[in-house]
Amino acid sequence: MTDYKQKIAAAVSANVDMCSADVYECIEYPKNPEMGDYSFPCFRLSKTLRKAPALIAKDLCEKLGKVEGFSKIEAAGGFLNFYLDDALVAGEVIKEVLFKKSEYARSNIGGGGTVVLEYSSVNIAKPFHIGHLRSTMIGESLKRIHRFFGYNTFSINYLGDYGTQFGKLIVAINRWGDKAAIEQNPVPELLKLYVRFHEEAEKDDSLNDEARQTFVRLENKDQEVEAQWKFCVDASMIEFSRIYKKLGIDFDSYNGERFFSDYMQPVVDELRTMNLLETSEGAEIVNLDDVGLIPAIVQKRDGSSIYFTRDLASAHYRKKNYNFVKSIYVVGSTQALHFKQLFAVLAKMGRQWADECKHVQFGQISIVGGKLTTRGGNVIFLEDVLEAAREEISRIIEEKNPKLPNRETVEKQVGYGAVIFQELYTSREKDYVFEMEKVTNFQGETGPYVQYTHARCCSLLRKAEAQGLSPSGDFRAELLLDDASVAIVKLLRKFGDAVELALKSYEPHHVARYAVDLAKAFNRFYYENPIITDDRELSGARIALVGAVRTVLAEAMNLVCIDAPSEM
RNA sequence: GCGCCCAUAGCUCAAUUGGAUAGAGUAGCGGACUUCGAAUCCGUUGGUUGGGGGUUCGACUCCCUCUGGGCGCACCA
Repeated sequence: MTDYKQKIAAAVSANVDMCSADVYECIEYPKNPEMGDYSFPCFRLSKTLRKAPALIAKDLCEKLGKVEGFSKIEAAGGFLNFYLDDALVAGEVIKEVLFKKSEYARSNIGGGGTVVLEYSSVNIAKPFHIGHLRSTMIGESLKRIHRFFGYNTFSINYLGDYGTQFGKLIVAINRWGDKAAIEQNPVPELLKLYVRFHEEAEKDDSLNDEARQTFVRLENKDQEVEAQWKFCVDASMIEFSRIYKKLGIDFDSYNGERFFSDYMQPVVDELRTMNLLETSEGAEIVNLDDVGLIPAIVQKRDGSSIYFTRDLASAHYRKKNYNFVKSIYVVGSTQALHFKQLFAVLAKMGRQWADECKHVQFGQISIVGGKLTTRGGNVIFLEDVLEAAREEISRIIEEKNPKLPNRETVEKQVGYGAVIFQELYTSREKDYVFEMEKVTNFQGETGPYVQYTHARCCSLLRKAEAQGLSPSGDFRAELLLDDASVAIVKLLRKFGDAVELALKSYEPHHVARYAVDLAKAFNRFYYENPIITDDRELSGARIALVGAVRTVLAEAMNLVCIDAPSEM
């Protein structure tokens, strides 16, 4: 596809004292379409040229005259606005989408470099609740977005499968557990036992000692305890796998903390050799005063390990085994200090790749009753949310399209998609309060809206096909000059930019919003224009446009992890 | 006490990372189905971007300060 920015940069730089690359960087998209498709702000030039920006724009406009590919160039205040030749662009863009299909707008800026993404990271023996959805979906979407740009990806579910709480859990199983009940309903039963442990430990502190000893046995790979640990992991994973399947996600690795506990020692040894370790209040720490952080604990007073050390080990393991160009941690903002410390220690160890590590943080999720507390029982299970949305979709399908083929599949695609989409529709960092009504309301800016639009495109394409008409690059673009068509074409051109913005800011919501914008533009076009008409040429042009919209919508939906059913 | 994050229309959120008249959805009101899917579309009401200073051609965006909320401050993860 023609790079029109390049054309502008070349033309402008020939007339002012700026190199083409600098001009290229300055070019922006006016938000109001009446101001053209590209804009070059002249304010910066006013210092060197000692002229008013508006005057510079005016002079430049005259000097440029006509530039190929643009129908009009206009000076407006200090801006020089460029208007694309709509018919030319429509022909070019639609042909490109139809030809490249799901490859459209992709590029290879990643060059095959590996990006490691850690996300979801659920805790064994604890429920998968609504609070885990953000990490899970942001991580998965970022994975797909990186692939879009030619990165290789490696996704890790860094399971919370280690630590003193497993000592507590195993003690509770031994004392009060009912094996059959646990096998029947693993996570809720284990959670009950965990809660009970804390209640009983209030009265009897010796339970805590017993738990600590049990964890030490686990660290020492005591076979009996290890078997119980494994039982908890396996039972929990059955439940988690079911949920990941509903979300359409799988991971390249489920190596959790337990796995990396075997890799800690060499790192600790190296810290010691490098004289980076200090003893403070009985613990082994890395002092981080020089970077304005509190010390990082590497070894506890009692000599046992801590999660910081395991994270340190896992970072090394990942660099060594996957040789990443980027390592992304999708973890809540409550861990911000932890990751600052982690990256700071890596830097102190002379790891240049420390700045290839990135903490992608997000705000806290709470529910109406306040904070999410698994132990306190103030929790909403993710699966309940997914199913509630699916049931609501089922009700709507019953009402609108009861004869829908593959109905059960579609209910899942749309219901689960609604939950996923609303999570990825807003920026990461704000806290938010989860409400069930939000995910069972499907009007307006929602996943089902985008899916509905896609299904509508598919329906049109089926109807056209029945008349021997299918999207083809052989159409007359000058028939697509009505406002709605032009607006769609402009959006189709910007797809790559939207995804790239998401990549650079680690914000999938840019893609989700793009999908809604495109759907909105299409629905307006649909309302204003009969697509399949007696006029064969006109129909051909419009069907080409519909085909292009369908393709890009489907790809955008894929990037934000929702399915694109062809009927709903 | 120190540090990080957040504050935009009644509500939920955007704003091309410093650009032009701050935009959507939702709620309210008024319209559009004998025609390709009304889970749709069109119109309309709604703003001192928490307050105050500063930086500059230009600030929701950057700096300072105050207010209000969230989180974190070594042996839990």
